[in-house]
Amino acid sequence: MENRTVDTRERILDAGERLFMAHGYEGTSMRQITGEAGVNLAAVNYHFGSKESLMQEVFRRRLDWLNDERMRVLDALEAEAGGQPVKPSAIVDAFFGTLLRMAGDENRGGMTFLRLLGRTLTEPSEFIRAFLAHEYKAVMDRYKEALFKALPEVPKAEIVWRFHFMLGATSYAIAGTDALRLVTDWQIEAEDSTDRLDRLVPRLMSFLLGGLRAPLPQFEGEGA
Amino acid sequence: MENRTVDTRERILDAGERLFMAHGYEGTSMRQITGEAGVNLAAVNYHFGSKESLMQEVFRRRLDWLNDERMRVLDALEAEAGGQPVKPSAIVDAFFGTLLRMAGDENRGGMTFLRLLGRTLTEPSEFIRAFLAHEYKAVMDRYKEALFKALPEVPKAEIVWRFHFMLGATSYAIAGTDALRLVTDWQIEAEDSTDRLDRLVPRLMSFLLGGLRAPLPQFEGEGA
DNA sequence: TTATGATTAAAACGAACGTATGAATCATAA
DNA sequence: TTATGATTCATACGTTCGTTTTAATCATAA
Repeated sequence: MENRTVDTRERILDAGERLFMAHGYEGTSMRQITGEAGVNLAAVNYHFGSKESLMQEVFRRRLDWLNDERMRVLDALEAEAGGQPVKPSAIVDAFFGTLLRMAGDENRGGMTFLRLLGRTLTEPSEFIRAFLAHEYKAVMDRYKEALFKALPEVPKAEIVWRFHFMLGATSYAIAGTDALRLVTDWQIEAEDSTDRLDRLVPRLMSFLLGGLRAPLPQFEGEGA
Repeated sequence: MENRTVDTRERILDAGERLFMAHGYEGTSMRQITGEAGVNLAAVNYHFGSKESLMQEVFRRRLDWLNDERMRVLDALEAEAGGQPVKPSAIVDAFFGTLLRMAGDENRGGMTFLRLLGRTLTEPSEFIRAFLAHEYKAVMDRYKEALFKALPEVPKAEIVWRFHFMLGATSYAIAGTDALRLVTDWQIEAEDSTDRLDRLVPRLMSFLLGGLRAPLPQFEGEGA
């Protein structure tokens, strides 16, 4: 009794994850999903209720772990620091590094989920946006607070903006891995997929930290 | 004879631009577009041939100017430098600043087109991706070359990656202007839309330059 | 005024969509 | 073995999709 349903559910989730990543939510049909999963068309509505609920479950399956892990790592960092602020580089690594290292774990969705997440952050159907906002709120607040403490001399508004920019650079770096292959003649290096990921983490981390610690902007009409 | 068709065409393009931005390509129907434009349903196919062609025309109307302007500004910078490399900050401003300043010009699409562009870069239906890659190729190549010359000590692969990251931060900063309003309690500053744009440019520029000039990453197993 | 070509309008097309239904099939426990 | 509840299956429902068609309406030139 268990084997059949678990298999069907997971096959649907896997197919949905891959197809939503490749073609977006609106661009993916139930018939594509059930076809790729090798299950009956009615199985999605039977197991998940609706297409929207399936999409939410695709995310929840991965985000629950990711959010817990991010909390756990930050907890450990703060415990280790014992009241002192945590280094910005450690915070950035806890947030973005944890995400990127997820891509190396095929059991947690690997690159497929990461690219789905990246693209979804800028493709906000109303219900997806609301769902992601709810799922992310607690973690975002914790990390923002940590950055405020780590960079007390930087205005909070500036930190929020730069967190915003870091999210963008990261999501694009992932979601666009194939998109930009067309824009740039990607012949500079011949890296296989896992090698590219191994090198992406330090590359992106350098970039993010450089941006986070950049000199503050001068607004028009303000002095130094 | 001219007035009717030009009006209809532009009304359709304006409605398409706004709706594609708000709901994506697949999420927008011809009936929504013609309804908002106040024209007959058949008008899109009459004037543009198909929904895909309309989407392409929505982009071409804005990108032609943007690409020309980016080329023009870089030409001027290189002429001014007279054979010497152009400063990285000037190149970044020519590429990203030109884009962002477009958002202040309502005649060139303003924030609406900018957000559409930002979101489309990570929402690549096959035909859109191919189209954008074609439209952008020449400009991207010119700017990459300029950055190679401006930063001769940085490996080309690293520059390409960082250009990639900068694109992501920028597109997300624009496309996500409303998306993230739900994630963060955006009460830190009360800025109206134009004020936010005025401050976004220097903010983003500082971040991008900080990232572009960050220390090079250390890969595992490599020395300093 | 009338002829002509461009544009708009109303209506319909077949295809694909998400979802619902009821019967068939399965695994399990009495 | 049989009864039961869970799951799968084939099929159809009503809608909406992008597109096409044909006729009406418009602006212009002869």
